[in-house]
Order: sequence, then structure tokens, then C-alpha cells
Amino acid sequence: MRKPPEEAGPVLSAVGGASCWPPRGPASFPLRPSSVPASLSFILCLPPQQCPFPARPSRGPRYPPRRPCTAAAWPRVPPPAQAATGSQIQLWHFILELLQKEEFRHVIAWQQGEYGEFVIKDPDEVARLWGRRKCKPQMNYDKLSRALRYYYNKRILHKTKGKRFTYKFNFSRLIVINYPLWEVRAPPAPHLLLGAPAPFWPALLPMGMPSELLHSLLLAQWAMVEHLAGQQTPRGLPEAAEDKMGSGSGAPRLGSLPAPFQPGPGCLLGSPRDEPPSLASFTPPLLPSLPSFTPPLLPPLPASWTHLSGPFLPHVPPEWQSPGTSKPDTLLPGPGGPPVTRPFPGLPLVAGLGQGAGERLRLFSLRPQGLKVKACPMIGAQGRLDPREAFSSEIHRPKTGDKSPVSPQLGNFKAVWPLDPP
DNA sequence: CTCGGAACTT
DNA sequence: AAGTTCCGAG
Repeated sequence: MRKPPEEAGPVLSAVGGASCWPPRGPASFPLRPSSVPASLSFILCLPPQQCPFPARPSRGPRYPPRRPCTAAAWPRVPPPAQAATGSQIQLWHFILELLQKEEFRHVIAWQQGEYGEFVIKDPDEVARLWGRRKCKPQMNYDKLSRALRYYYNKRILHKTKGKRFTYKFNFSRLIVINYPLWEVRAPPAPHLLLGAPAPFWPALLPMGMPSELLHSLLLAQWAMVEHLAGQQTPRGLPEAAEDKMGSGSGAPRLGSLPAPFQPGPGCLLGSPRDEPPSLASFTPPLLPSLPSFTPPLLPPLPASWTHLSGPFLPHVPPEWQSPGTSKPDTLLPGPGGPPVTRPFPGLPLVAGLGQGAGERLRLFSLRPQGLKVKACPMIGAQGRLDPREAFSSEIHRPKTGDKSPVSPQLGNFKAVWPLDPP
């Protein structure tokens, strides 16, 4: 028997409190946190938030009455993950969000030297943040860690034994989970998928993928790649050794892939147990263009991410454009190899198609509804962003009033970036 | 601290 | 389904 829930005190009094999120308040909040590459936040649509809870919730009853964790509790425009009717953010996703932000580095951070491993430095604070996000003021590390332990069976996460508050992501599993119904029609030129190094593999996204899944997927991929990029060491991927020790349950992980590692769909999805993409049929590609998107600087990501304006195709350096002449081992050098200075040449979702392929991002699907790119709700009808919500952008379909199927025209998509001119 | 069962919520 | 809440065991 559970205790009957008691009435919890009002929690909305803290709405608008300046100490929540962003930490330094709107005035000093950067348009885009430095830890988030512009090219990623372009898609991620990661919002700043307002905290509907007191900074220090007191211990209370179980299952307190639902707080209106909706538009009322989230003044301005709630982010997608917290939208009143949308699916809710998942814990692993939230963890990744924290991990990618420098301002939380004192709370949770990647473990240096261990691929995918992170340490919760301040369990209480992480729990508090999680509780705030989920409108669960009574959240604590005990409960949060229980949720994390449920990830063990799902193989999203596992515990680093012997290290307190230390867990390890299984990125490949994470990404596979976000491709529940991966299906692709008509492969591009065979060499693009099979013979070419990962940087050439086209981005193949199931249409109809909910934007939050896309968000999650991108976040996971970005976290993975950034983490890898920051951990390129002569010994390669540390997780490879770990798998041999039997800590894994057979789930393929990136770290267990034979070196050299190449970030791309094949690496992420190509294992037999993780539902490799079907290449059965064909749907005409959609050709988004991003005329107004002019991404600023961004160090950690591949150079290709900086070339998203115009045709949605990252620039592929000449040395990567010929399948036969690629040098994959420069991605992650093997033992004794030279240090890597070049960033990863491409990410799966924006992997280049090769110049002959039309310089565009392809979004394939069997689903009939066409590309579904959910609008970021924080971009208001007036097309203006609240300064606090400036850290966001997403692909938008223009409202043409035309209900015809998505036309594969370059002008059908627009990336809205806060810095865009009106 | 860590684990996982069980009941419960959304 | 994905947690949340509680708790006994190691």
C-alpha cells in the first residue's frame, strides 16, 4: 500500500525565477551555448527553460497531484519535449543534454578517457534538475538511479563497477532505439552505401520520425561523435577491450566495432542484431534547402557541419570524395598512428552524398505522410524569438496553404535560426 | 552505494 | 512504455 497522496504546496510561485535555466538569466544567456555547435542546435531545438519549481523542494508525499506542467507551468513557449501533449523527455536524453552543456560540467561530465562513460559529480543536483524537468519535485538520486538501472536491461546504459556514480552509455543501442522502424527505399549508388567510407553515406531518415526522436537521435549521435572526437587516442576506442571482458550482453556497441571507426549509419545500424536498414524500395528524395541558415563557428563538429547553408549538403573534403582513396584510418589512428587533427569528416545524418548526388540531404521513408518536421513551438507565430528562447532553430515547412504532398523543391524548407535577419 | 522487485502513475 | 516511489538485500 502506498501512502495516499497529500496536497503539495504551490509550485508555480517560482515561475520566472532567475536561478533556474538558463543559469545566468536571459540577459547573459548566450544565443547558443558554446558547448552546442550551431550546426547541431539548428536541428536540436534545445530550449532554455523556466523552472516551475522551487529551487529546493522539500520532502513531500508520493505521487503528489499533477502539476500543470504545461504552458502554464512553462511560461512562454514550452519546448517540444515538454509540450503538453507531446511525448516526454527521456532520462537518457536529459542526461545527454546535461553532458553537452558546459554549465553543468560540475554536476555531470564525461569521464575522461572512457568512451561513453560519464560521472555524476553531484547526484543530488542532477536529480533536482531531472525532477524539475519532469515536474517531480520529490525526485532524488535514489529514484533517478532506479530509472537509470532500468536502462541496464535495455542496454542503453550500464554501470561502471567500482566507480561511484559512474555510468556508461551504449550509443549504438541508443541510436538503434531511435530508429524503431527503419526502412529505406532504393539505395543510392551502391558505392555510396557499401564501398564508400561512412562520410559518404547519405542521411537516411525515416519520415514521420517524431521530432523528439530526431532530436534524441541527433543528440545521441552528436554526443557520441563529440565524445569520440575528444577522445581520439592512439589506443583507439577503449570500449573494445571492455567488451571482451563480458560486461556487455551481446549488444553491439560502437566500441566493439573493428577499427578504424567510421561514424555513419553502417556503424550505428549495421550490426545483425540491430535491425540493419532495409534497402527494399524507393521514395523520391526530399530536397530541403536552407537558404536562411548561416551557421556561425563551431569547433567540435566536422567541418562539413559548417557548410549547411544553401544546399543541405556538408562539404566533403576532396580527400573524402573518392571511395577508393579514402583514408579511414586517419579518423581514429591505430596504435602508433599519427595524432589526428582533422575532425570527423561527417556525421551520419548529414553525411555527404557526394557531389554527383545532387548536394542535398535525403530523407527517405515508406510512410505516406511525407516529411514530418515538427515546428519548434518556441518560434512564435510572429516569427520572433524570445531572447531566452533564441537557442533554438529547426527545419520548418513553409505555410503555403497548399496541402499537396511535400514537393521536392529546394524552397520547401527553411531553417530558422535566431540570428536570421527578419 | 548499488541492485532489482513490486506497486503505482502518466 | 517509461518512469516514480519504496524498500530490502548485498
